Amino acid sequence: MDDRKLKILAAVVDAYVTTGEPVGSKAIAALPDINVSPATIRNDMAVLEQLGLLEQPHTSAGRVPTFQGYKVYIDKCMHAHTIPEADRERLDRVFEGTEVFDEELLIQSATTALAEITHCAAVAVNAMPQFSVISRVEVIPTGKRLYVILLITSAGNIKNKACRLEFDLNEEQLSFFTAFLTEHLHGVSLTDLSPERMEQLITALGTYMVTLGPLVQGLYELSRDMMQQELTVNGTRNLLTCQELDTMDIVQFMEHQDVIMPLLNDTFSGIHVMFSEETHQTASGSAGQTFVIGNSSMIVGQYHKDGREAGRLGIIGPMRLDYARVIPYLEYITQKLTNLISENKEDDDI
Amino acid sequence: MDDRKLKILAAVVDAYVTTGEPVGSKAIAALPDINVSPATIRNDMAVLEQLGLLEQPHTSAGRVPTFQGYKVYIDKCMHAHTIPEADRERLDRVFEGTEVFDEELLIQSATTALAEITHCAAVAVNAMPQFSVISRVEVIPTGKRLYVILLITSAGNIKNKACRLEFDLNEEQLSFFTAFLTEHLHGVSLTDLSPERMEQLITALGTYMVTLGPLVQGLYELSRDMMQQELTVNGTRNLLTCQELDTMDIVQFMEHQDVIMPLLNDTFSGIHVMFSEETHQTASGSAGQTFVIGNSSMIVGQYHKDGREAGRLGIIGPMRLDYARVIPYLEYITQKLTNLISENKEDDDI
DNA sequence: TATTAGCACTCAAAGATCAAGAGTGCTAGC
DNA sequence: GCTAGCACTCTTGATCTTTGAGTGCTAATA
Repeated sequence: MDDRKLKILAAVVDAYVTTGEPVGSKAIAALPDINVSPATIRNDMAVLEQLGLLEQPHTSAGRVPTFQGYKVYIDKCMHAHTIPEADRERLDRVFEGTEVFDEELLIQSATTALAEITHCAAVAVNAMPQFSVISRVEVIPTGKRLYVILLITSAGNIKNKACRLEFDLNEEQLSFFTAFLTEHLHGVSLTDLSPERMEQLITALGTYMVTLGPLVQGLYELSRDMMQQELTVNGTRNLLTCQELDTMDIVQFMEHQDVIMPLLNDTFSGIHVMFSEETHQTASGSAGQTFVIGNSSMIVGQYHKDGREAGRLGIIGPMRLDYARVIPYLEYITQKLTNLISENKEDDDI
Repeated sequence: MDDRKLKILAAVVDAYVTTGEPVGSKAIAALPDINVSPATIRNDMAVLEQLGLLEQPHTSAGRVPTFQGYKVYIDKCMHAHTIPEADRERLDRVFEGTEVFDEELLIQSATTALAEITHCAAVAVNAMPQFSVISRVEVIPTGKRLYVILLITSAGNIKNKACRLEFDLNEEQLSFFTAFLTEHLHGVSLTDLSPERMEQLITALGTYMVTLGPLVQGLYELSRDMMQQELTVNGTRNLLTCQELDTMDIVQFMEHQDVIMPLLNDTFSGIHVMFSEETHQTASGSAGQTFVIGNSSMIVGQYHKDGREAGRLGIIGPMRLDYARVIPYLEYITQKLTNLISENKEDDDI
């Protein structure tokens, strides 16, 4: 791959990204650091088209990058912009006034800011909470045969669930059960709470089996619930202003945001760009997976807590996206998140 | 208002609702139970237009109902359809397998079904929980200086909130505080938890004031949180298939669903239809309020628990909506919800 | 007096035609 | 290996015409 051809590819992408129009040889020849004639550029562009990096909407139009074109551009010839001072200051203020232990709020702030500043949708998932262990279980009576199970993990996650029993429990039964749960579940990892384990637990209840069974079942459901990764999405409406995205697709996505989970959870590290046009091999299986919004792309990065991946942050936008502008924002904010939550941890350990 | 004119109005609405095209005099004259000539119908339609019930998109087009036209139609000359057997059976199965005490899930099921069957968006709010009183408050330590406040109301609502303190509490302080809260707050209505009352509470803490103040503050925020009505919205994407609704409006609504709260909370009882074109006087003030989605309408009904309004269910669709078909569904499902949750209560009282 | 047939008029929607302009591929020359 | 020139293609937008549905009005009719 010629050096000049890469330069031309970069020029096409840059021009197309800003104008939205197919870009012709003349426009590129006019650029200051291109010193060849339109005809030469036309020849090179024909080659780039052969390689599948560019394409023509129709015979007498300029060229448009394909998703492979964008890939090569991002890998080989993109010049990342530096973040303007004003934006940097703004991003520095995003987490002000937010309690560092409130991860949900941090993520909300981060995605909102990212969405506003990039004019795209911003998404986030926390990492699979596979290292969480149960730190506390409470059963609290709240009404006729109605009980609340409260589950707290070492990571500070809290969830509750109401549960109706066949009979009311007396004081003794309740304290027995609470002690029983603490004994058997304290320090146990959420991932270890298999249905089999719950069965064992129920049989271990002995005579209380029938009475308390539903509570154990409820507890199991609660633990499943806690293992769900939390998906945060913000600014989807920004996508509507892109004409190249289909409104129906966007709304479909709004109603079923979960579909991007497998893509977000794909195995990779560092900044990663994926396109709706390409078929992804998910880590979990060989089955291909395609994102619902046609002509879109997603840029994903990780944030860490004390060196361990704590979650991922992503930007969803049109394929025709100013990657050179947008990627630095994502890098900056993931780094900031990492610093924030990791620093906090150290602070705690003192 | 002539009897025949009402008949013609009904015919225009019915035809327009199904075809989506402005309806002309000839089409109406062709209907079996209309026995006058097109010319006569034209004269009547001119009168209906004068009354503001019909309008012409342009001079040489048929007539289209105005929102006043729909209002009169619904009040005076609509023939409500009967629900087809298949749909009735389907609605009867909607709540199967759902715990009756899980109101959130019931509402989810109801709105989802309603949205699917009407091809509109379905919304729900619970009634203001102004009669809820605090039945239980717990403070649970979950980590370094980190505490969870758990609040449970008589209505069975449960919420928790994490709270970070300056210092750690010892056993004694914790049990003191729990006892203190139970003493001062058990049986207290959420609406009575004014900031002033919280102030009193904090001063009553005496020497603990500084240490425990943040927890009281957290509790207050939690109570505010609980008084929020829960809004449920489902099937908004159905609205996108209506060309007469603006996509931007719909997405705006998706991102800020709260805007319909005041409309849903408007004072009325029974089935009520409102149009985005009319300006509503909200109960709370004289200020007018207009719904964001242009050319839309909302049909709202109530469901009850033991004779007291427990919440509202609504359908949002285009103004051009088959009211005769859709309203019976809303009536049926609110009735069903009422029976379900009220019956459950009786069952409890046995 | 209420209804109806007839007729001229209006207007949106859908095609048809045309010119302009941008961009290409190809060829021949530098 | 690069470039100027040229014929060719194809979209875009404007203009014009036709078509047809529907109306309002007037005069005739029951």
